[in-house]
Amino acid sequence: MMLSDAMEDYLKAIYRLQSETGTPVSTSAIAEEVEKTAPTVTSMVQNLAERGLVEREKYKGVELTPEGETVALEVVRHHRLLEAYLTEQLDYSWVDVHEEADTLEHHISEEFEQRVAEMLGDPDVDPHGDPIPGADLRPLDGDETTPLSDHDAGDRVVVSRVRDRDEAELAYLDDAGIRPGTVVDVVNVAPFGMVTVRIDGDEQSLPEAVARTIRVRPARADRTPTEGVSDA
Amino acid sequence: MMLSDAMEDYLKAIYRLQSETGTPVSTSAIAEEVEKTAPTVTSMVQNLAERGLVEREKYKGVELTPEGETVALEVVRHHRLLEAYLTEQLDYSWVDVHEEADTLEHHISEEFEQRVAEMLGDPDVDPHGDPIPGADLRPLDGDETTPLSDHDAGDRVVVSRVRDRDEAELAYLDDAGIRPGTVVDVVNVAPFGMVTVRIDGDEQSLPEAVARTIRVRPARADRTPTEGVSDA
DNA sequence: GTCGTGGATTAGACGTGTCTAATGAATAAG
DNA sequence: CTTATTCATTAGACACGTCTAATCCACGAC
Repeated sequence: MMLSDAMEDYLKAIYRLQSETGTPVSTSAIAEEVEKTAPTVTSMVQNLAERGLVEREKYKGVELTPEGETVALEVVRHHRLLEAYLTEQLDYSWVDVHEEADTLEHHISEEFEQRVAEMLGDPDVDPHGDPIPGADLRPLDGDETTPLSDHDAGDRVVVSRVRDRDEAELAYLDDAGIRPGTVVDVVNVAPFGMVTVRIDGDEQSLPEAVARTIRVRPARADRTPTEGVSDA
Repeated sequence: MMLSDAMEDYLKAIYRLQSETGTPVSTSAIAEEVEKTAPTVTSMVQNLAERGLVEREKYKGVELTPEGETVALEVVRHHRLLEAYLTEQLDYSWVDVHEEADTLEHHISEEFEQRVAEMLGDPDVDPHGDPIPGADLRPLDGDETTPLSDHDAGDRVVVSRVRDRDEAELAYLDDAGIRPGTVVDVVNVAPFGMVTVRIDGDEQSLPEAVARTIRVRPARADRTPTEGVSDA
């Protein structure tokens, strides 16, 4: 199937939103993600539905079909492989690979994808810690990580992934020494929206908004973090 | 100036045709080069003229302005750097880099271009022997090479460049051991459209149509090839 | 010089992706 | 249960790049 760049972008957006929330995705959420107006999204979504890439219930929301998910996974694979490649082979900083990958992801051939993957030894994660879908495009496993902001004082965690889309935020984290693999001790979760942590013996405070975008896993297997949503 | 991929393709096409012939370029020539219909070309050319990228005389032909040439040179630089990069760093064969480069040339950033150029040590030519415009995008020097088919029996020449656009032809040349740098002795130019050459002691015959796409320079400075067009 | 032919342009249409303005549905508040 | 608000959709327009069909210009043959 021949898809436009725009369509791939919408599918990627829906994929991301759907992964985050686990529920059908609203028109306005997509609109925000792709930076287009709501009517534009409606008409694109209709188009995607006609092609069998999404399932849509009017006035409710939209979900990817398996075919749609496969396309999204392909785009995500391209994106993350490119981020890894640009960082490792072309000396890009992890702070600014995102933009370049966002364009190129739509324009590389199957062959390019394969060669890059091979060159990198089929990596599992990109420089921000995000998992790279395999060449088979099987859906990714559920996310085991939790937001740093959901943890309590005393927890020791390992940074698993950080959000790749905001350059300023990435630059901030880079400066703070926070990247995938960094061990973080939660010192204090203050009520005023700051989280104090110790990294490498060094204490520092992060805005809660930032802490929320840092996904972590327990540093020791016997410690489980508090879940943000107490579930049903 | 924000140009579409399509516009860049037209400018590149005009650049190539203009370099080959040295004269204004016809609508039909462009149409063939970009594989679009003549009316499509007319309307695109009007558009380019409005933007000051080409000079146009209705019913006559079109030429690049200096600005248009600069854009074309940028695209060509991207294309040829990419061909060099894909060949050297990603193990592509020179036979099939062209297609990948043709797409990517429109989508790499200035930063990408710089890093690739640096990684390769600012190469002067791509894998097919075509000159790579410098970062300053100064017009390329005039072409000193001559078609192999313009030479006579007894001439010893060095292959300078081969046409990069026809994969079948490239595969053929690759198989024949003909690439930039190959030393070729012209054995015989038969009237029936075949050119016999000796390469590495090995004699073989090439169709004249192919020999015409192989650009060569004299192997010794004191020997000048016969010019195809006896000029005015 | 006239005319015919071939190439170029204009006319008019279409698909895609986008927008703003107007309308319609779902839902939360009372 | 009604209504107000919010969010989604429909209506209609536009830019862009493309096409086919119709018309127009230039130039070589006579």
